[in-house]
Amino acid sequence: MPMILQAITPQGAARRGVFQTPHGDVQTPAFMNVATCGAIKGAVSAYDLKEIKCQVQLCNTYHLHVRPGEGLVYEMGGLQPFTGWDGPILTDSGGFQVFSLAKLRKIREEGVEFASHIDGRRLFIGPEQSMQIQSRLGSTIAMAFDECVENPAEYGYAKNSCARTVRWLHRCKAEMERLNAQPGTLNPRQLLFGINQGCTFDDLRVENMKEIAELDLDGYAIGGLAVGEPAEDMYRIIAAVEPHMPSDKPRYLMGVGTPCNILEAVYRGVDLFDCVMPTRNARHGHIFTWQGRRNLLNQKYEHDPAPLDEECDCPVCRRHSRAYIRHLFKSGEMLAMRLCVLHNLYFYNTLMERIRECLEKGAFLEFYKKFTGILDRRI
RNA sequence: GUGGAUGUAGCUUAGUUGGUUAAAGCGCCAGUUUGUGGCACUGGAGACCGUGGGUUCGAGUCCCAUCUUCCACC
Repeated sequence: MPMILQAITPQGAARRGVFQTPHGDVQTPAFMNVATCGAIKGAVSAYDLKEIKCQVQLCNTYHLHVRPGEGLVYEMGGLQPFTGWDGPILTDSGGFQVFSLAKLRKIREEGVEFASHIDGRRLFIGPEQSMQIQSRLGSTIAMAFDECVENPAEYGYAKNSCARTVRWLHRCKAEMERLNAQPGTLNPRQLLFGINQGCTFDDLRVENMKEIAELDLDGYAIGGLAVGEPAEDMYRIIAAVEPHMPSDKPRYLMGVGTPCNILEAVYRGVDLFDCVMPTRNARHGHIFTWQGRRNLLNQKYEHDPAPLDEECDCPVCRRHSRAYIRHLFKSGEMLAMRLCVLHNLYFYNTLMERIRECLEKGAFLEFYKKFTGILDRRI
């Protein structure tokens, strides 16, 4: 049983837990730091990760398959020796990339055919291929291969897609069991998470969740959210689905989100998150703080000697001023991105740490009420 | 000294045989970013077209003068 719940107090549906994996424990709720191609963008190295309180890295099956190929990663002993990070790694299945970056794509029962974003060559990924790639990458947690339906979607299409994703999930499970039992496998205890779909239709979501819960997977994700629908829809769906998610397994809300999105989702019982926002925004000079979000490139910071966030004790805030980092951006220095990425990830990981502390003390609701709304506002 | 070029937004330039509110890139200012195609995307401000005259219904565009910068020659 991967999940042990420690302290359950009536704080919404929020949970404080420990997610046990073959590569170490994850204290939940947790944020997974996105390292798509095996590295966090912004020149962040494996030796920076402890300092920014990273617990789990997320790498991407599709990207690593295209370059350098899972064969090379396998040859190097798997993602952990290859990247120099020995903690847990979750690999996304490639299903989302089909949705987000493949222009020419053909979805069939066997899988998806689409063009590579690097050289345009035809690629095919189905449930079995995705599991095989993830097995050879040697990640701690593999994600099921799913279809992420765009929003808004027709009810009929969503229903059919959902049913197909469930059929794919059965194939993923069977293939992962087969791969885990094979002699040369890097991680014989590789975990598999299923993904809930159903667009914004509550009945499809609930029906789908009940169905996949029976497969007794290692964890369950809610996918297909934060793709353009109003935040209220997202919160409503989480609340509708959550009662049907196994309470002893980790729950992962994929691709979410802003600090307030995370608070709302923790309140509704989610344990794991990942999002590109802290890193991508950092690369564009946009930083997260305990007072709200700042655009560091704004002229008002030109002469500002304060750290990025006065309430932050990350390595960047302990040493550098807004004026200096803004100058680095204006000069096109790559250090600008690195410093902002380090700060933003530290902020996200610290947010999760404070959430955990509050859950333990039974003070989560207070924390939630104090910060919800504040953290997302622009300052 | 003579001859020839040059002058348009902060910078680099485009502006057809003179014809509505002078265009672009960069820079500047602001906004966007949710299971990541790594310096992105969207929008905005900003020019009495070196200066002074003239021709014309009308001049960035033609004429004269003057100044700036550059080149060649004596």
